[in-house]
Amino acid sequence: MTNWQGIEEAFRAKGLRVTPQRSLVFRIVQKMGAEHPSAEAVHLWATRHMPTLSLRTVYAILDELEGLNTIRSIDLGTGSKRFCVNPHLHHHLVCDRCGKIKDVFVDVPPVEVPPEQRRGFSVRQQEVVFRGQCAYCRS
Amino acid sequence: MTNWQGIEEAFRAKGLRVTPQRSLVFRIVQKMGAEHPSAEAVHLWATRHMPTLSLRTVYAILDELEGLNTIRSIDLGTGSKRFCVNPHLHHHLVCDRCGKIKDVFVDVPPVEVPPEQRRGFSVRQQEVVFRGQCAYCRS
DNA sequence: CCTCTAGCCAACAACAATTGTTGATGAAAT
DNA sequence: ATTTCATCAACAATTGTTGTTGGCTAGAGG
Repeated sequence: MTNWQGIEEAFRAKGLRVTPQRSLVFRIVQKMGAEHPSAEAVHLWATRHMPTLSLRTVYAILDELEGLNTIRSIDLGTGSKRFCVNPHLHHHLVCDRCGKIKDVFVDVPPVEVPPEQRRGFSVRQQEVVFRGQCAYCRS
Repeated sequence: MTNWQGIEEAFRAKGLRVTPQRSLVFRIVQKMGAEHPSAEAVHLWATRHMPTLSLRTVYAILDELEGLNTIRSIDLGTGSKRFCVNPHLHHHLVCDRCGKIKDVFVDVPPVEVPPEQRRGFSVRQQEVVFRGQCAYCRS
């Protein structure tokens, strides 16, 4: 569900109206997807086109989009929620210095957690966080 | 450095005095290690023995212990810093519902991130977060 | 023993990210 | 046309954490 027509229907299916704000936030998030914007970052860009758009509304719309499984929010310890345009499972590169995040699409062989370590946990998914430094921070 | 004698010396080596507060916080963290307490959780227990111990001081001592490489703080998206008694690399099970965390010591085969996805990042380490539900939350 | 200093305390304030609230305005759907 | 939903501005509140200040206390070094 990465195109606007699909989203329009998804909104309506949930009883949500299709508004300029929703349209704008959706498109901005799609465009910024690769850098995993925070809500603030989305708002910053969005207000260039719609200066009256409130941060509060951006938060609300991002929540809605998450509810529609259009985006996914993650917390990788950078201090704020970050948004992924790809709701499917993938992995992340995190820069220890500047907090930059990049998606990584690699096959990670499923790791079996032995029962004596699982202690009753049921594992649903497994994410890998690769930590290191980005090109910029290394120079 | 998991015993008190070692820590005493480490404190002194950094010019930090050995105080009852430091001793208490250290011992509590060691004891609670398996459940990866937050600062608040440590404080809650610590005040049972030393009711005047301030949360502010707990934060300070935890920072110091992290500086001594005795503990490690991690952020796994549960809303607060959590502390590991094991400063070495390991992995984590996180309960999606209650935020419970368990250490996992398994060998994870190193995953190669192909250069076109690395984009200049240098990968230092790779941690796996296993997400799911704990035994308690499933029942 | 005395002094100096670090550590701790309480009591604040500030912070950042996020969520809740309210009442008014405007636009969509029926 | 009417009802309902969305949004807005302007706030307040929350949570986890850190900074500040001034005063008290205890330990280390002489």
